[in-house]
Amino acid sequence: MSHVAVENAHGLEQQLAVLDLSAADGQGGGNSRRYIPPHLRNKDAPKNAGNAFAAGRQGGYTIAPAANYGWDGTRNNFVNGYHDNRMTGNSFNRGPPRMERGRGGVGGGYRNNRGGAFNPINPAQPMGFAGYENKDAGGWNTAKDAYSSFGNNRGKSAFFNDRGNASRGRFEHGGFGNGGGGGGNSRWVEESRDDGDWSKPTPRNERLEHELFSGSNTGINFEKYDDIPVEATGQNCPQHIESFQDVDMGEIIMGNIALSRYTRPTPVQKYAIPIIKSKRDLMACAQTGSGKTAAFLLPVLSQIYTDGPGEALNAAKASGQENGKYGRRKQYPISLVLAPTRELALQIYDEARKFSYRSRVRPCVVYGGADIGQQIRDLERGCHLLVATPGRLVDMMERGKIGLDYCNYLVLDEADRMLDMGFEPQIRRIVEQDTMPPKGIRQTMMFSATFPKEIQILARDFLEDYIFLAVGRVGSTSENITQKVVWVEESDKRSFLLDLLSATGKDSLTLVFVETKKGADALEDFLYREGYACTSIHGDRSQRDREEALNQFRSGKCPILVATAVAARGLDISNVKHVINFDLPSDIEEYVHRIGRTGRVGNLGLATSFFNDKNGNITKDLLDILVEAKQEVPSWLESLAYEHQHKSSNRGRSKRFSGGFGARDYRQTAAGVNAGGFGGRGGGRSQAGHGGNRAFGGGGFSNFYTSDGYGGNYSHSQVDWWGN
DNA sequence: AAAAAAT
Repeated sequence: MSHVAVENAHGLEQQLAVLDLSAADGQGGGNSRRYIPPHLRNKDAPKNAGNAFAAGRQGGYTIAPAANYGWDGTRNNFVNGYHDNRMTGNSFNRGPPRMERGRGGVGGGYRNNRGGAFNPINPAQPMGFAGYENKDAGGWNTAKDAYSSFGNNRGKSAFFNDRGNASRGRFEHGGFGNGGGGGGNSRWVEESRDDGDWSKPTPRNERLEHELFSGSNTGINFEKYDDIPVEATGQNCPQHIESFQDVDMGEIIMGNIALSRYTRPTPVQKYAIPIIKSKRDLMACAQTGSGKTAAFLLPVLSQIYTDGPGEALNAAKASGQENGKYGRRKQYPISLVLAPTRELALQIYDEARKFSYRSRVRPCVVYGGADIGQQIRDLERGCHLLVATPGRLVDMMERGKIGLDYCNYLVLDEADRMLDMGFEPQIRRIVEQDTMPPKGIRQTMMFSATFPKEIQILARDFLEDYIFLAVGRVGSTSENITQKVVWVEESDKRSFLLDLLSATGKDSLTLVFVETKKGADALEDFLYREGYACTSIHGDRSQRDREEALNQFRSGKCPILVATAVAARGLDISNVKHVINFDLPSDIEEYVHRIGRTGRVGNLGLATSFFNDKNGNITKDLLDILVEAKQEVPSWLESLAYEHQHKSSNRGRSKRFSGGFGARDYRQTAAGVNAGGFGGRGGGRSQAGHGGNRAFGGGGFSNFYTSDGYGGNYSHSQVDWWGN
């Protein structure tokens, strides 16, 4: 045991050397290392990747000074599609979220700050505001005309200027997390907003503009991005773009792209935008953090701006006639985005608000755990783009609040996750058993990190003549995350954690994963008593508290977040410097998702995992991951994996070696699906004839979308965290 | 036996 402790101390030094704790800007990145996709690593890894990454790990990360991140416009280093991490106003009217959990007042000001006053100007943002002084230079040149001609003619400027006002945020939007800052639109402009030219920008609103776009962006290594392989297959696949200017998305979108300071499309955007713009269905294998959200929001919104509300407007008018004004009853969104978790839905909604700024499109979000009455009232103010979790949407449909009759754009985000969570019946209910236009009429886009058989079937059922897009991983197990595994006994975990935390800079965000909800509460309490500004997120906390916790974490007010699996996937929190697996998961997929919370979009990150006897089940898979990502492998882990493999029977061996193929094995391709008799387009016209099988059939991507989609052949261990 | 999600 004492021997182990010494090793740990040494490991800690290494970790701290790796993590540049003195970085004051809180932004990772700044390196120029090339991302080498797994299938290329063996070939030129020594030359391009191995040395560079090894050197990086030993020598510590180089974090560029803030000036290099382009706030001054000198560098084009901004992430496209990256989530806006502003501190939203959600905390308003919520009260101190955790006081009821019986905590003492120890630990100083952090607790008192929780649930603090709403501030529409986002004071928590570390960045300056300089970029906005000159914002009309950023693509809105023509919009000025629109402002004077449209806004003033209608005499609505007072109302527009009122959008995003703090009191409105409170009374109309508080409570279900739409950012609290006005939701972009107010009921007073509702009757006019649907009329007129949807392709022309509505007047500016500086307050709202500030609220939407002042969130900190994050540095990105475009060199790394450029190496991310993308492969598009399908009939008549549109040419990909290299710049946002290559495709005409209209002045509203271009203006918002400029305000978001997106300079170059990410790989998934380069391909998805022209595909969606040319009205094709899409099945994209890509992970969050790849700029996926913007990849579908930009073209979909652009299309809505071009086409206008169409039938949906008349339907909304008709449905509201009894009230003497339209838009009051049933809403007919033009676009629907389904997401698996509430937080993810919110995140997408926040992006949608940005890209619908100065447009007539009103985005809404509905999800469980929040007051449905408030959500209904928000819907009634108009809803053209709806982001939803499936359960709550079905509820809304059954209450007659939402009609999908005119939903021309359907997006399923994180489709694999939604199926994992058992949402398939609700999804089919929404898509197939209601009034949504059939495939071929509507445009459907599916996104999924993996492409198992269930997703293939869903794609067959929901998509028409689709393009298949395979996007290589951005982060996950790749070399931009330094993975450390340290042996820590259960009884030593807390003190070891304190050691790690005490050496971590106050500005660095640290995400600590535990396996149980109880464990999350206990650990948060412990850290709190130790004086750390921390919060927690798990499924037993109220939705309000979950969002609050996430905001506290994002904003840096509570730079330590203790989380269960709820936070493992999809959540896009920039600047997470360190992910700590206080408890390792039993499932390697879960591990990959967790560590993927750091090292986002080309940034560098650190993941530390506490390993002990209880984690035998994950030994082999973990070892494989470390090796694949060219990480340092502790010798004890190696021998443990060896022992484990030679233990009795199947213990610790993955299903794939024990006959567990079946549903999870999807080396079967999009082409294979069609060729295998699922062909949505009839008979032999499979995508295989167009190279569809290249994505999987032994080509460069075979490694990306195997049974788990994380670039390896690992799969579930049979023994879980509880030793069953 | 965990977690997530409509109530």
